[in-house]
Amino acid sequence: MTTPSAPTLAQGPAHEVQRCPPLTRTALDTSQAETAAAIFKALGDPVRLRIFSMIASAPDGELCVCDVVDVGVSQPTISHHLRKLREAGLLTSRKEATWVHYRVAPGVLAATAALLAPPG
Amino acid sequence: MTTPSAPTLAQGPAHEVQRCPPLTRTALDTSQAETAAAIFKALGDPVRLRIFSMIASAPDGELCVCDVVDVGVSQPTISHHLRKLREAGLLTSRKEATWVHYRVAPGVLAATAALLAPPG
DNA sequence: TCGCAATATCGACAGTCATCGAACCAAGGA
DNA sequence: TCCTTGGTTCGATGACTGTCGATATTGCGA
Repeated sequence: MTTPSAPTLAQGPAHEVQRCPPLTRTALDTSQAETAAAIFKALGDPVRLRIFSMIASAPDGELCVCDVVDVGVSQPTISHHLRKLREAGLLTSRKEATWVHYRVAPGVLAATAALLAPPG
Repeated sequence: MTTPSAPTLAQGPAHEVQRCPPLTRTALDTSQAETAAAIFKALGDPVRLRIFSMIASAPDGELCVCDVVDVGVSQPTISHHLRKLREAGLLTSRKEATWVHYRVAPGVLAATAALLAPPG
């Protein structure tokens, strides 16, 4: 659990991506490329992306690990992927009794999308 | 060179990403996740992302390989990364005399951005 | 024809990563 | 105090990948 205390905040490179200029505007410097690439890398595995999309499309924006099923890998591997996504700042987690719920970290998707194709 | 004949078209998973529903709408199926992840994976390396941003932000939308410089890796490695980006359908190439010019494949960035954060 | 300059390819190597089963931890319930 | 269930961590392993130097290729000029 990376988010033990109240207000649950995203961590990792995802926060910093907000400060990156759009790819089409200026060439990224080394450190900007580093933080942005970390996010793309986290999304760059088919299984992980699938898990992420299950959470992102969950009706109440939240999904229990126990509902992440039929992705073709073992349960430890699912846990491994969830950790990677969390470490990249794309997900936050919340523990409730014996279950753990994951949700998409706020703002991350919009910021990343803006990196690729700036609105306007 | 993957684009020997006229009209230069993007190839690889990038074309298919247009058909993927937004991550926040429905969970991706296996093959959708596969094609989308291939694009994120291509952008998931810091050096490669930096090279890509240099091309994407080039004044006339096009950049000669000979202008890809100061990225901290050798020439063969740069060529390797350009190939990966081309194979992912993110770049197209054009040969002029001894020089090769790369540009961002049209529509790819917008489609990928829409995958993350659908407009509207 | 020769040499040079710009890129691409090849082969090798070191580091990273996805995956698994086994073991571990935490929280309820009997 | 045990057992069970949900999840994470550990250690190992095979596959993949970024990197390099060396080599090949292509086209231009002398």
